[in-house]
Amino acid sequence: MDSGHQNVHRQSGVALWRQIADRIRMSIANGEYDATGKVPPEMLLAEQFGVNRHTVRSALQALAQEGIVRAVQGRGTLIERKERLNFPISRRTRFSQGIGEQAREKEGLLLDSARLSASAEIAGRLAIEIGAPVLRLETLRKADRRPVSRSTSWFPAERFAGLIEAYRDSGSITAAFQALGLQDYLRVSTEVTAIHADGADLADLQLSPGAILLVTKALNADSEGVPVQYAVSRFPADMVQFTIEN
Amino acid sequence: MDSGHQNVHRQSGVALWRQIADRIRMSIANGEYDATGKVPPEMLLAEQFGVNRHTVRSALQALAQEGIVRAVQGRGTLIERKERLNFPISRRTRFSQGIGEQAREKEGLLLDSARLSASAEIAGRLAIEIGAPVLRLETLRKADRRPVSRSTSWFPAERFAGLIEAYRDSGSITAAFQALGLQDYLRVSTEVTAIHADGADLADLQLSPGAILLVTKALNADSEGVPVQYAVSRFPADMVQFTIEN
DNA sequence: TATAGTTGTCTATGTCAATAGACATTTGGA
DNA sequence: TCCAAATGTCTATTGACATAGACAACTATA
Repeated sequence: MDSGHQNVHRQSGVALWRQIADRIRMSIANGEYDATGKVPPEMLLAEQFGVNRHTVRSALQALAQEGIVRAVQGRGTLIERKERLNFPISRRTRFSQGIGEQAREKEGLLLDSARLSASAEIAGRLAIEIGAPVLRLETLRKADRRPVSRSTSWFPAERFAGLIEAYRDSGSITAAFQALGLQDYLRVSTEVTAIHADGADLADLQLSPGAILLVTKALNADSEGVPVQYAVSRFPADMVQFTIEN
Repeated sequence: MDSGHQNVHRQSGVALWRQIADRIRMSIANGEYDATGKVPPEMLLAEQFGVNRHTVRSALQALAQEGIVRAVQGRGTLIERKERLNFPISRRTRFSQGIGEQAREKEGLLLDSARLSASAEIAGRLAIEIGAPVLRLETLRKADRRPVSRSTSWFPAERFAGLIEAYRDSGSITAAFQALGLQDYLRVSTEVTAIHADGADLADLQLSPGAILLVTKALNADSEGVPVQYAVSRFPADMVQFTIEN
């Protein structure tokens, strides 16, 4: 650490204002500015990061765009929103339950659905024949009106014929399963990786491009161990964390 | 998807060459080019991503810098390295065991160590008094000579007095614990998040700036449930994935 | 041994990112 | 009411990013 500067990297292909925006967003999520409810003054941040004030302003404007801060002339830059949802991952992982008390309003939107033939990968995950019919659901989950995950799920089509309608009605996989007679299911495995957000996810999750997504690939099975759902979910990395309790 | 273009984002604060480098790196890791052992020609990539050939070249040069590809005039751009290590996270999670057969050589380096007083956070995690003495170890783990994680660990200092030497000798936390009489320990909880790499991590993990890190915060305890280690580890997101088996 | 296919190099141009400085405007408190 | 502190706006300059086109150099193979 030379002269107290925090680390930002030039010529890395990631603009300084974006690096700084990410750092400030993280600091807000970690509660570092809770004492004042404000981000430090632009001049101070510029000094801390070793950049020009205008560069800090670009970063703050990006955060304002996301609705995380609001700049008020004369007063400072106020923190509007500060949340990091925690998702426990366990044998009984369920999305809505996972959010629990962390949000008042929970919502599940069906963006798209299709009935198609299982690719080699999906067939392998669901332990069915390649080409067997599967249902694919594209869903968006929200907590307190803010999008927190974008999922693509596959289900064996024969077993869960009315699933699309059941999900649309309830906004919950668990409820949809129950409506189709599957009372209980268990998480078999969860893979976690991270990527840069792109494409439709950016728009759906209301992120600024370049944001980081946590990606989970999850397999759920019924109590006999027969796979019932394979899901790839993307979460904004600055809004969530996963907890694995053993 | 308009005209088959893959999604890259302009004016996002993340340079196009970096977005493309990340995508190609991921495609290599996913084995998409295994048939040829080569990345597609620059012209084709440029077309796919909807950018100029020079932009693709910048991306490939970054990957060459990382040792992932090697361009050969007249032949193409050959894939040099292609790996994604899988780390199972369970009650018995251990780093060296986790790598298992995925690498021949495993190595644990002690970068730095210190004896200091527990901050509020560390004291809370280890369930000790604030200000109580703790040992902090900065370690770097390698598999087949390539760095795969950078960890900062805290231990109760009184219980594990000779730990620093024991770790330096063995390069393994498990072995160091055993040398100090702790035969067994269990993973209590693991939190997973993701950030942009910065600072010392960049250098230690030999990444190009802007790369994504998966971050785990793990708590280990002895068989009585008394915390023995709290560790914050950073893994290059394009080289690893975590698997939670239930 | 041509030739198609591929990477390497060069020049040129426009846009975005970052710095620099000056000054206006608003707020809250002395 | 005045002043310090903070954000808002403007102009100007430099370097990195991205595009465009042309051509050189190398490789494999028909």
